[in-house]
Amino acid sequence: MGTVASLLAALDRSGHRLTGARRLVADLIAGRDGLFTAADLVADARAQRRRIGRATIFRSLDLLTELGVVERLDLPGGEHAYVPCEPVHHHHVICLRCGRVTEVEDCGMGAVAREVARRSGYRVERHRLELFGVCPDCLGADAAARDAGGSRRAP
Amino acid sequence: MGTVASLLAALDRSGHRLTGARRLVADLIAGRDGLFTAADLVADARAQRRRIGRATIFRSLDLLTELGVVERLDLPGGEHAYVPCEPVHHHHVICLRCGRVTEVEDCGMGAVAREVARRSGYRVERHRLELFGVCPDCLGADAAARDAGGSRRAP
DNA sequence: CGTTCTCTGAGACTTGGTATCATTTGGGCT
DNA sequence: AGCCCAAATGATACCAAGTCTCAGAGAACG
Repeated sequence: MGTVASLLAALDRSGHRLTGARRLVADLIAGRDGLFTAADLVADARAQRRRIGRATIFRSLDLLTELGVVERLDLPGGEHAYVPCEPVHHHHVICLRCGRVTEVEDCGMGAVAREVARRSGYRVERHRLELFGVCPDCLGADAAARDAGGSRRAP
Repeated sequence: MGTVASLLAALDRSGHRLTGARRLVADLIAGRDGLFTAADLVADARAQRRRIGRATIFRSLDLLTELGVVERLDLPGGEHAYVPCEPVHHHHVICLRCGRVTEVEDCGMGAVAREVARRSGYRVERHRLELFGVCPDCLGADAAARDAGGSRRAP
């Protein structure tokens, strides 16, 4: 799936203008793999000698977030990151080693939310679930390093 | 339960010094109800003519967070807030109207985390769940306003 | 091709938090 | 009671992320 295309399609569909700046942002996002920060995009643009205002990058990210094709998430350290994703309700598992992000669907969260509503008396309207751990690749690398008696990488 | 006492007890227990500044921070936190930001504490301290450095407030909050008696959470808008709480694993339901925060225990999240681990292949080490909605009081106020034919409040 | 209205870019500003470092102080020790 | 020193503080400077402003540019649409 061409991520650039899907990002631009979302913009088009929603009646927003397909401007040069937005194409560039979509391009930068597509050129990334997994998590990225707004600052990453700024740096990428600079590295590629493509001129774009910092404010515009933030604006575009806001917009894409609103459209649901990018999601903003809060890392445990308190930093913010963005990740491109499908515009349906889901959650993220984030690898604490390599920053890779995997989407997972509901997995029973609906039931949890209902249970919380029942116990607390709140009307629960939305929730945010983020899971952190170690992805299969990094787990594999760990195992390999252990087998080889190699030095362990800092997280 | 005296919140000041429990905050100070946590500090004492963990072998940290019971300094004037920390007592003050505990006091300010206890004087709040529910959510607060670091800036709130700074403002409160100023309002009470109690001198304390901004950096110290951040340091104290960090420390209390580490001890688990205060938790830092990310509001939907991206702002950070703190909330005093029990040092056991639990989650928060946050009222989008009045900012009230209620703690709820697990409610089946453990099972969800396991299911996510199974499906994704990640080793899930931690998770963050925040629920947002409307608390019973605000729901009641809504109902009352509706009965009286009052104007509806924006969400 | 011209009009219009959205969008952009540059830079100033705000907010939330951290780093530095000289000064103070809690509290264990005697 | 008083000494001592690591831990803690506060003032200030700094940094990063994000927002605001406003003049000018450029999509889209007729």
